[in-house]
Amino acid sequence: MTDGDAERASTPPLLTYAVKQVELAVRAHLDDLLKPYGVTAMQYTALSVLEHGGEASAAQLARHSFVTAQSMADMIRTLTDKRLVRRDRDPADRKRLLISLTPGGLELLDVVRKDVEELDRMMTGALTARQREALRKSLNECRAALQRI
Amino acid sequence: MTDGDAERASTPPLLTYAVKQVELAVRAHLDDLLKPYGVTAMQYTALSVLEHGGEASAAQLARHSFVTAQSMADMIRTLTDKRLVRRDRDPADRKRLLISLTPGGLELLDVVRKDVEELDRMMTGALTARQREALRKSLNECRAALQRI
DNA sequence: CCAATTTCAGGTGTACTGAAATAA
DNA sequence: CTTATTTCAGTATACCTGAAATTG
Repeated sequence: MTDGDAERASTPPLLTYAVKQVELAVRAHLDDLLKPYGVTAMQYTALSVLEHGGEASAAQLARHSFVTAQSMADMIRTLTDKRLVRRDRDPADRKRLLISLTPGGLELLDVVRKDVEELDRMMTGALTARQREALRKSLNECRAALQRI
Repeated sequence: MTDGDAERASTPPLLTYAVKQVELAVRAHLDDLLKPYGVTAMQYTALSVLEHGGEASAAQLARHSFVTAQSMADMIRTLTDKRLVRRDRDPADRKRLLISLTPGGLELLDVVRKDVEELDRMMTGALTARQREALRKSLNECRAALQRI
């Protein structure tokens, strides 16, 4: 740890850059936190999406996460092997497989919830409640704007 | 695109989650934008870190990006093969290899700068200048807080 | 001898393209 | 016939652990 780390900040750093920097840090802490449970940050994110959005096809999840259907299928396969989600044929459209959380998936989310919330508090510790709300709102705006492109 | 995508928003989504969602969207757009130049969003991020922070050892870069030295070495290898960065022995500490941008790396950053700035503008189009500044400041606070843990 | 940096070996996870099968 | 969804095959990249070599 003999760093000098001279930030020379020439051009004003972009917000896309700032978002990436925070996400790098979040991912690392989240991976550490989740390691005992055998899931990665990305897998946890996929489970969280299912928790917030309810059951969905792999193709829907792929669009929601801005990845190809094949990439999402890989992840669903992993989560299915871990018995954290299950896939059921959609009776209304029999080519679709609806993904949903298993009791095991719900339980994992419940167990790690406290730790993830703690990480959230640590990350935003220097912000006021008002600033946190503004941050959440702005991030949601950014997300929506990128979805529209 | 026959989505319903019913957001049932049960628990208040965490800020770590919101950051991840924005980053997923940014990465996808950035990958599209960078594809013609043969670099991924992660590789572009590494180049941006070098642009902002100047030359550094792989170990320093690894700490800065919250990954292991081995992971960073992989990325540096890729960027070196593409002639976007080069490694020079540190005369003051001959076990260290200082990484720096090559003219090619600088040129790539120059060429894509306009497109990345355009993506930034699209992302934050719904925000006022004041909100953009608050967002940048809050994200930097979050980043610093996570670095301290 | 100890600490920091780099490198080597081996493994898993993430994501892509292209192509094919199935169903609406 | 066209489109959406899923699956199969192959590939590149990103990230990890563990161990060894070099230098300070």
